[in-house]
Amino acid sequence: MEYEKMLYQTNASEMPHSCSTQFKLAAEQFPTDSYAAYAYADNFDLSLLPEDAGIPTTVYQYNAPQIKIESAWEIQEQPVSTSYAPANPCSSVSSSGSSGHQLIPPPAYPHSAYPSPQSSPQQSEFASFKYDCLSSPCPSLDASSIKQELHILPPSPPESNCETPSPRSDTSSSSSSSSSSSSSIKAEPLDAELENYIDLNTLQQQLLDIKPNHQALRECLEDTTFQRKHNLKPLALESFIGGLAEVRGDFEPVISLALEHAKREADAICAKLQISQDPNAWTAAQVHAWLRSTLAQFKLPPVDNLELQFSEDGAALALLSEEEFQRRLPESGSTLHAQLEIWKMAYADQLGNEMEATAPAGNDMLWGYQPPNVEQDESEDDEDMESALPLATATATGTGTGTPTSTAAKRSGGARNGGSSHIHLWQFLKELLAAPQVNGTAIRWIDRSKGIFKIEDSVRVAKLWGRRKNRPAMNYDKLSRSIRQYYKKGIMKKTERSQRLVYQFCQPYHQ
DNA sequence: AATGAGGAGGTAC
DNA sequence: GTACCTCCTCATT
Repeated sequence: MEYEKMLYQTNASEMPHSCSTQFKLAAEQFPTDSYAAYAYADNFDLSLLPEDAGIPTTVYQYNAPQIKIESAWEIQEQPVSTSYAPANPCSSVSSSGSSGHQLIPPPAYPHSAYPSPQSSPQQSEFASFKYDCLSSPCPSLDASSIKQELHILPPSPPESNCETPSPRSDTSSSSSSSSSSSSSIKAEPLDAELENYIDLNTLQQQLLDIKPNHQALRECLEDTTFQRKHNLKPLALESFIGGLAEVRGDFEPVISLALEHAKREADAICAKLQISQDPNAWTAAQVHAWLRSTLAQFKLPPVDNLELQFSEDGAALALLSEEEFQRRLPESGSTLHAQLEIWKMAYADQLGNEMEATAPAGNDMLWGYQPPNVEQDESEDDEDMESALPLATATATGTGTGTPTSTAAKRSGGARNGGSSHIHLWQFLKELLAAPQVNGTAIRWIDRSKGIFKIEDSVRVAKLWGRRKNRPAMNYDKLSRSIRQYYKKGIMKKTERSQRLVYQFCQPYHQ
């Protein structure tokens, strides 16, 4: 659905909070140039755009009317997704009071995610076409093409919300919303009326006379009138989740840079406060020192009775939910929680890197990451890792052939010769849930206040659990069996309305 | 086919 | 004894 590119969401609470902070951190590296900050977060480096039609111009060919529709619409859409980007792309999160909407910075543009790998060649072509028109004097861009381009702009767009069929829809079966525009394309020649009020020469000159700092593009992208004009509605987050997983890879550079920034910042604060980089290691007094430091850092109002509000040590603090932070400190709780998440991630990342340096197996960035068993170290590929292990082989081939005793003997002589973690499964799942930026594609909260979560990628979660426990043959079947054992123990329960891969912590376990 | 549910026997601590 | 792990069968989606 083309409109999924309109990267808005309505439910700000679903957006991993610390993710927003990460983008804030990323954007801070360009404090003087709002557009550059956004472009950076977007992984969209304007400086890389060629001045002289370096982008292959052959990608744009004016062939079919429906293609022109697409081009026209995409030109309109582009300012939509960026026009809402404030100087700090994350500030829209905190300033949700304006409309309750927030912007998810679009992924790397355009090739890896825009268009998606499933995109048609035409889609890719027209992503490039936009560059051609806006950033370089494209040979194919002449006055007539601009006239045609302007001409086919729909007089009024379809109702602009995420449910609206894409303008890319086949015109032969187009919905009522697009039929009018397609018919106008087919039927109407260039009409003089349009030319009367559009000075094409001026427009062409404006497009061609691109300043080195891409002034025209900036102005175009900073134009916020489009959203108001067409009453654009945001995209519901639920419909975006799938796409988020697809584009996740494009956020990685941003996340990595933000993590780097956070780590440097944390280093300095740790030195200053004489505290560990690991929040779990903090004493209650160190928690208070960190809270005060963070309040000051973000210019938040000081809290007089901080010691009374937060009696937890670092490990307990790390388990507090954002809601609990907000309940205790309505003004600053959310920021403090987000910042703590950043610190946890930064520490986990550092820990993971250290582990990787000594035992390079896998790259799962995970809080509490444990070095894999020696038997796993030889392979970087999960599938190879499993198939190479005696236990996995026995498990895969031994169905119905071995007695429990014999299989147990194989097991005891197989993979489990190292010290496995003592962590409980429910604790592990909470750890994954606590780092949505890292594991959000594998497991996420559905309703954090109720302790309801969903395993989005059962295979991945099972693999992570298997690694953590040094059980390379772990799979979701076994993991879910363990989860079901929690039903009897009162640690987890089924949700009221049973859903696949959705579980719920019982009350004492999700707070 | 994937997942859910639960019984049963096993190991590690 | 606890906390899984593993294998299994059957039901459901």
